Amino acid sequence: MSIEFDNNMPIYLQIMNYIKRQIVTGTLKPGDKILSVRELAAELQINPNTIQRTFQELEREEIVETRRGLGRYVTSEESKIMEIKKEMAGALLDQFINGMKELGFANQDIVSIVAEAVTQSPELGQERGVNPT
Amino acid sequence: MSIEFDNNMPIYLQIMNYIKRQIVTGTLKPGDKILSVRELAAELQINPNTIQRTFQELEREEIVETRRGLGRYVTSEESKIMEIKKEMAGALLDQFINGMKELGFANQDIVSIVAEAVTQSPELGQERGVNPT
DNA sequence: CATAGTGTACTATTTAGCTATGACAGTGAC
DNA sequence: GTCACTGTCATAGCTAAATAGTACACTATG
Repeated sequence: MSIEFDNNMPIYLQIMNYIKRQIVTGTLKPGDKILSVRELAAELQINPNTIQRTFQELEREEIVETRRGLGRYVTSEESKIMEIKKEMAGALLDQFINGMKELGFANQDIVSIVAEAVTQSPELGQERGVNPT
Repeated sequence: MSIEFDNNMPIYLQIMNYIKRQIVTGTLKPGDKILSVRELAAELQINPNTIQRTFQELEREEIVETRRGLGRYVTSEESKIMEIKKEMAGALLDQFINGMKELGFANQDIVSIVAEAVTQSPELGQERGVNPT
């Protein structure tokens, strides 16, 4: 329902990722109506202008569609959604791998660390059937 | 010699990580003298005030020590350096694992993806003998 | 038609980050 | 002492991000 904001990154970008995550995981489905600018602003306690900027960026990336006077909707193109998911996962992966290498970790170290971290953490909000590639 | 700056994150934080990485990987060794405010400002094409802020933060984290009139030096406490390394690696790991789970990936997926990514990438600037835990 | 909800636009203000510039103080070498 | 380096401080200005508030245009409903 709310977001923990990181002060070192623009809010509108963090909300963008928040929405993208909802779309990618199926919380928001293709064609679904999105909360209005004013609704989301109220829910997240953020100024409507900031939400408006968030949505403009999402529309520029063709993730949402705007119907003036009606509202905004998640794109119906599932291929676009999969593309976004791959982008986001790829960005996370690159950041992690490159970061670990910059810290001096060897390839095998990295795999081991991930494997260990994963065995110690429970399968959280696993939604069977929504898991993609 | 230079940094690719991310516009969505304060420069002084990025330079902090840049210095920390050099210390953690041994490029800068315990007790080493660090580039002066003006030197680093010139090298990175950044205003000296911004570098000054970077160093103040690093000193606050007890990673560097200042001797007025002389310059700044990497802390001699190797335990502190190891601590920083663990912090940075842990932050990277958390961000990655949590991010992937938020995207809907299962634990085993995450491990597989990392394993595959790592096999496809060469062992870059591996510095044998500097690899810690 | 009027209404309520939608997206959109505009101006003004505040704040953090960064820059530009100058000045002062401590240290070691000459 | 002088010089050249160091860290430090202070002032001013610019920009992007975010806020606050108002207003306008479009759409469906009744």
